[in-house]
Amino acid sequence: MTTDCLNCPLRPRSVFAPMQAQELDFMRHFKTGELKGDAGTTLMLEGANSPQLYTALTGMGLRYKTLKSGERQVINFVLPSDFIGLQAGVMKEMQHSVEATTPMTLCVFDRKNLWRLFRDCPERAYDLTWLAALEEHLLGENLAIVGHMNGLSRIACAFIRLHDRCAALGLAHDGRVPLPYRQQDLADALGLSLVHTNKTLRHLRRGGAARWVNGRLEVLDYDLLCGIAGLDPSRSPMKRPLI
Amino acid sequence: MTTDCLNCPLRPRSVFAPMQAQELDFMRHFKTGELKGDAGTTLMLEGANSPQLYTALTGMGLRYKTLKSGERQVINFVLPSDFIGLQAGVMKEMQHSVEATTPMTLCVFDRKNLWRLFRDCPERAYDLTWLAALEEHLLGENLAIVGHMNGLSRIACAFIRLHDRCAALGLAHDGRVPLPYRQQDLADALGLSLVHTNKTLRHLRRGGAARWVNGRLEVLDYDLLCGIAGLDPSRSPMKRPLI
DNA sequence: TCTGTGTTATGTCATATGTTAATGCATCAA
DNA sequence: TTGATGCATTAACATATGACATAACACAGA
Repeated sequence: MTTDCLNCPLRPRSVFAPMQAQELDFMRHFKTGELKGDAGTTLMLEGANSPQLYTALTGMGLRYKTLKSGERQVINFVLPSDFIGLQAGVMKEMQHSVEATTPMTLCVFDRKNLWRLFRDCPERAYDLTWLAALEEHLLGENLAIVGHMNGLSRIACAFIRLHDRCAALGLAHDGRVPLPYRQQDLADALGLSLVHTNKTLRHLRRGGAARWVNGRLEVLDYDLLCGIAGLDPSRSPMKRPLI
Repeated sequence: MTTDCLNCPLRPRSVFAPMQAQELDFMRHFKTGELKGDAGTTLMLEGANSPQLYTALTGMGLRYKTLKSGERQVINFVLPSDFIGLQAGVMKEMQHSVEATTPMTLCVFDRKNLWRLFRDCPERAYDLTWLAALEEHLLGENLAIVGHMNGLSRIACAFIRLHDRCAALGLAHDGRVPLPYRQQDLADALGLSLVHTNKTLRHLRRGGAARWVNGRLEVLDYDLLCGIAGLDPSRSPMKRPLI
């Protein structure tokens, strides 16, 4: 029923740093099970201290903070291979919530084994820190995007980055990738209003750069979109560990 | 000449998790020296792979990214106790630059000893991951601030958080803390134009909330400022490790 | 003393974006 | 069928913020 780490559908992909058979064996024991969550399920709650940590195996979700004003800041989109709950693992509690937007399958790890991992398997501890540093990097990019770009560029940027993440996972076909979110989610991620997001999406559509309908994003002109986003079309994704 | 970890001026402060004598001894060996940098020195360069990692001991600086457009996104302000160069440590290269804005003293660690730290001292490896998670948390907050608040609230928020960080380090006296940055730095951190930042500072000054002159911030009415910032005046700082 | 440079300060005007409201269009359940 | 709900779409209007221009001030160097 549950996926064996030896047959992990993600690990063979070239974005992930390879693992020795012996290391894989350790992961098999670290993984305590698998969890399936419906769309809409809250996987982690801000302020809570989840006893379990996850790696997304299939499906998509999003991380978000709820602000005093009741508004919502989407921190990032959660895709397969993303590690969920590191903050709950090392600090007392989560600083953001995580929610599934499609049905999701998650590899489950026990929080109480985390310390054992640091003690017995420094390679994996190193990988965890790597992932934390990677997350910090991505958030820094998000900050720069929200802080310094206009609405059009922000959306173009988000589209390119989501497309590339999906492509690295083998989810892209002819520039089409699944994007099962609402316009409100994108707006909350980029610090735009829903209405302005909608108008800007129309702009991108009419300009022939990208169209996003029915939960599916079509990148019609990658180079054009990169131009709008201020990104280099030829930059390559960074190899990273998979826990 | 160089500060012995046993006499670290920062560690006794209550924000930092205490360390056993034996652990301190390990830190003494991990620290390879001390570095003094003038104001304006670039400590880490985006894209570079620094052979050394630092912990800020005295002085202040800032982390920033340089964007394609030539603009600058200030990621965070660097204060004593901040760890510098984690990304260079675990990933190939830094994703942002770090610059001193005052003369700074830094504790120096060798990057090539980082792996030994993970292997021989899992407690410290754990702490490093903690710091990475903390940084991720702070960046998430920054993102929410820049994404969802107006100029006035952003600046109030930044002031409160800087004040509280300084207070935890014992640098605050009667609501006055050192803030040796330019208005342009704050503007670049909050995604505002220099002109608008300046006008908003005047607004805060005239409103009796805070004044920032000559590199010194005076919080005149903490509760008022918290109100503008949408922060709870009674929240307490999180205890954290010091590397 | 003068001149240049960097920073803070202020006013005027333009505009990107937010706010509010209304409509259409699916889907779902009674 | 009907009504309710959630989401995308569009228009009309309001405003926070940016862009530009200019001045004042401090400081360093010749």
